[in-house]
Amino acid sequence: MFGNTDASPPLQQAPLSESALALARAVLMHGPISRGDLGRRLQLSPASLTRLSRPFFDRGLFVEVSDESTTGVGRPTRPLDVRMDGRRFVGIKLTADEAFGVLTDLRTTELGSAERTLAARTVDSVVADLVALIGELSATETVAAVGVSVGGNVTGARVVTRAPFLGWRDVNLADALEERLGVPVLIENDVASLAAAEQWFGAGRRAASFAVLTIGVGVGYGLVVNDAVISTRNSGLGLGGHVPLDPDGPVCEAGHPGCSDAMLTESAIRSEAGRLLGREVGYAEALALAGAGDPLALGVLQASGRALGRLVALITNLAMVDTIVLSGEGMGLWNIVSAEIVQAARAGRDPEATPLEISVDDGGTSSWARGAAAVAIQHTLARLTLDPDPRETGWPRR
Amino acid sequence: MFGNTDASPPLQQAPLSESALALARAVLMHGPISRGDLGRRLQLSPASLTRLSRPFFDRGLFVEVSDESTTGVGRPTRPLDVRMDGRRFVGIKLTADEAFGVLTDLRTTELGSAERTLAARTVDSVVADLVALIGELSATETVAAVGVSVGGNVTGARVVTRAPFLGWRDVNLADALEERLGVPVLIENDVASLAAAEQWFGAGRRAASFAVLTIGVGVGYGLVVNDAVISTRNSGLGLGGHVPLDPDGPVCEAGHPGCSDAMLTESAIRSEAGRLLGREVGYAEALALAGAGDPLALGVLQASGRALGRLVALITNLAMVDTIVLSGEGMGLWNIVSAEIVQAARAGRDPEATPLEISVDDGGTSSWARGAAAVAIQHTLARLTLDPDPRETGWPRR
DNA sequence: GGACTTCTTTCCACCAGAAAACCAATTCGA
DNA sequence: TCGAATTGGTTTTCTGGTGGAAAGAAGTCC
Repeated sequence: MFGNTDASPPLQQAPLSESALALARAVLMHGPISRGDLGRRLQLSPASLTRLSRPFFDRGLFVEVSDESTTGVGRPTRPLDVRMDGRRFVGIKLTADEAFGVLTDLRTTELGSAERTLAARTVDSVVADLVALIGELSATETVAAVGVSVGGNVTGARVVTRAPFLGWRDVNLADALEERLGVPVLIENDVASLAAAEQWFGAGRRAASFAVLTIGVGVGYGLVVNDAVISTRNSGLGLGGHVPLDPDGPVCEAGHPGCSDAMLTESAIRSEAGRLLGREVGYAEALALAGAGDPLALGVLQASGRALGRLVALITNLAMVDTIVLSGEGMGLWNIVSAEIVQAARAGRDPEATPLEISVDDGGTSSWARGAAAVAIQHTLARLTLDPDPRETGWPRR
Repeated sequence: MFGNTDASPPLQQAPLSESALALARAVLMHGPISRGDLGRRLQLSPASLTRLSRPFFDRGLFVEVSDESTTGVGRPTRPLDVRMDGRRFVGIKLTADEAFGVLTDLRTTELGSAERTLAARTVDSVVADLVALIGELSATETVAAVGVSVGGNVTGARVVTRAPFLGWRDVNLADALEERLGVPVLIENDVASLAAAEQWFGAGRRAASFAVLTIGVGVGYGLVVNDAVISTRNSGLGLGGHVPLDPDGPVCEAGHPGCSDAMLTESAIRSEAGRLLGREVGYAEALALAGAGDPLALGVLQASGRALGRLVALITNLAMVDTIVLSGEGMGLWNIVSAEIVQAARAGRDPEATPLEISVDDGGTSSWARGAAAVAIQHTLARLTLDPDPRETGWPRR
């Protein structure tokens, strides 16, 4: 009749209404929260809130917590919260050499972790490694969903269309893993995953728009605008890389002098510090030397910090955000040269601009894996059904 | 009771429902369009479409046009369109020295234009000039609303909080003009206005996310993401300015070597061409010389074009858009060095990225003023009421 | 203990949207 | 030339989500 001329499947499950989904999301994101606050936040009447939240209570997904803090007059609030027991997720960060996984609850709290060196980079081998890793993490728990984040291009949360680190093209990793695991699997770009995690459970909770910048092996960049993670077909291409930052800086392998890759990545800092010190230096060692006051190492990191600050200014100007989350394994930099970073970032912004909010997530590899778990959680929530049948678990049926 | 604890005004008029507004917007943006297409675009059933569009027909706001083009089998479509007669808008671009205004219809088609040199920059004097300009433009027509765009910071579409070109701070220009004109007046930042116009009536109609970059007296930057014009408190600060683009370029007045202001603005090109040619050169003259093959002038413009291309690449990477609209009085550059611009933009993007779509709006000052008109149109539409009273005009009452 | 305040639920009317049946206007084919 | 097929649009009827009013609940304050 209308728009259904192309044979559409017969609508498997009654999904959550839009408001019900927003309610679940708000309770999950904003911890114990009273119905009044929820109403203001979601623009819903108290009547609607009662109606919408009842099915969640019936299914045991929400609990009321007693609120000790409010001391004012009037009836005390009974804040809502999600029940954190029983539902577990696995998030995995897949890199060129290893897979790092965490077991989390509904809010990406890390309950356990494990890692595994990849035996090879073929799809079959990686799938086997991932299955083993997930088995190890979920030995004692039942896992509701698994998220895997990769540096590269992903479409439909299922297919790795391009992953240069692994040399993959158009690999349907989700199908391969689901077949072996019997649990929903979501694949997502690593920075997009991290952005999703920051948006729901991290620094992004307070800001509708923010950017995520990671440094480590490469420079990663993600963007959230108006509460939506921006996910384009270019997301996996390393858009934060090769941004010119320092005309006098070293040259990256692509020939750009002083670009973000040449100034910020671990290998760039290692090679620059090694060049000045006249010997091979590890990244952690370079940081330690600088922290101990070695002038050469410190100079390298300070130049790096200034470049990072300039990049932060560029991003906040051009993406029109005033909050930025810095993360990644290379963010140990922050502890040593935060002053240079902040100063360069300020210098690159208009003095009349709103104050810049820099949030540093020093979780390193763990943050990446938690990002993957966040993707799994978000997907699970979106697929949630609330049939009145009391025998059901309230979680998606497969 | 709910969210209304802060005394809110008693809700003056029943506004359009969200779907009705979306319908009006879609018909306005996408010209004559059949109900079927509208249903697909707005995700509405044909039944809803019939119900929603009836009041618009009753009020004479929509017309059905006979469609000659469709030749297929079945009943021919009767596309909907807005009636273009009778409703007129004025858009004004206010600069440091003059006000340029256009009279437009509902789709910002330019029906007339006028300009006026500002007698002085005091608020009273500028208001008087604007009133005279609007009077000149609307001599034979009744104007539904007036939009004014200024380079600077504007809040609430009414108050100019900061306009360095005019030396203004916290000037309620909307109130001042409405008092004199008796017609709704909207004030908006110039780039935001231009972005709004491109979104509804220009290159942005096809893209949900795009950037707007203008060069002229300064470098202007605006962003539309997911169909929303991004408007932060920093929008009026010239976020596209002072972006480092060429380490060997000339130095701007703020001391940045080769920044966007030093490479792209009219004064920058004039001074650089003047320096090389050894005499004063106007902007148009510099362009003409380059167009005629003068190697020195051409060199200046080519450097400028390469810088512009680099800026385009930076913007599309960091704002995650693949469409960009180039506009402003200085875009005559495009006709001479488009090759350099495109090449530099391509070089700054990942070779695997989606193809970049550059749209050049060479309307110059006229585009600015039409942007202001677009703001007035959008506001008028948002305030539209459709009371069943047949005596009403269907346009907002004041 | 009662007045007051605030949070939450119950009840009810309302409205937007959809399904299905129906009407309308054209092309195609015999 | 006239019906069948096809596509576009409308009317009717139904349903589910929504918010307002008022009642109920659970505290504090005097």
